[in-house]
Amino acid sequence: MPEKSDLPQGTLDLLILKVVGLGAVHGYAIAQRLQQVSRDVVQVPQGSLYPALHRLENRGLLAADWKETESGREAKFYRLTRKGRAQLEAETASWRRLAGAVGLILRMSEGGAE
Amino acid sequence: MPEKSDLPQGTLDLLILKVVGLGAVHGYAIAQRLQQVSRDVVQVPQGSLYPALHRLENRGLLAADWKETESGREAKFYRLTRKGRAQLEAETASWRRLAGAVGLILRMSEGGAE
DNA sequence: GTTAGATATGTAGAAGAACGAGGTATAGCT
DNA sequence: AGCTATACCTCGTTCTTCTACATATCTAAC
Repeated sequence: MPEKSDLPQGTLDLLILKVVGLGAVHGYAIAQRLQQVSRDVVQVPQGSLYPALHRLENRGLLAADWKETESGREAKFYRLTRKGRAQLEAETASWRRLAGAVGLILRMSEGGAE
Repeated sequence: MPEKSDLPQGTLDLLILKVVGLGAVHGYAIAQRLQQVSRDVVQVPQGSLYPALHRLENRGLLAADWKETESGREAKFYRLTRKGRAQLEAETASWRRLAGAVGLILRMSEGGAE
């Protein structure tokens, strides 16, 4: 049973942008996809998901249209705006830079500073 | 000029625990060390640093004594408690799990779901 | 001698994110 | 009729982080 890992602040936005960047999807599917791909490491509660989507939409990074799902239900499909795609690239680079730095620090040993 | 990367929530605690785990240090030196090792990617403002240290001390993860610096000034030297060392290990594992998952997601491509 | 910068610590207030708990509604299965 | 999965949403709490401010000492330049 994998323990749930709370996402650090800001990371959720990046992951959402990434998934939406692969093709229009609705919110519920985004959460499912993140959970699948991460093998249950990333689990997005709805109380985090929907506020994040509205946030990104308000910032002009996502746009949405109501469409029908394959199963016949109405759902709000999100897609990246041009601004959103730029933001995705910036945040991806930023994440890699940061993750690299944290990795460096975690690999530090007593003699590592000099 | 490397752009400042705000640390995601929770990460600062991990990095502080890591540095303190290498040997007793005072707060100001922790920030310097993080900046050096990360090549300026991680920059810790004092308004984040000291509250974090007090938080960790209150949670029983760090303990502190006033001592003299090499340069002759009084400073508060922190060290890991047993609880703090356990926490460091747990958070390190948690970070690796999370960073791995985010990496997986960021490497996703259109066909990556099946 | 005094001004500036680095060292070293701290607080206050605001902004923002994440989460749990709650609510609505439809579709399909038994 | 009841249960589960799908699909959307909001409210209030909690926690972290950051900007700005405030203090004090030591060293070096001028």
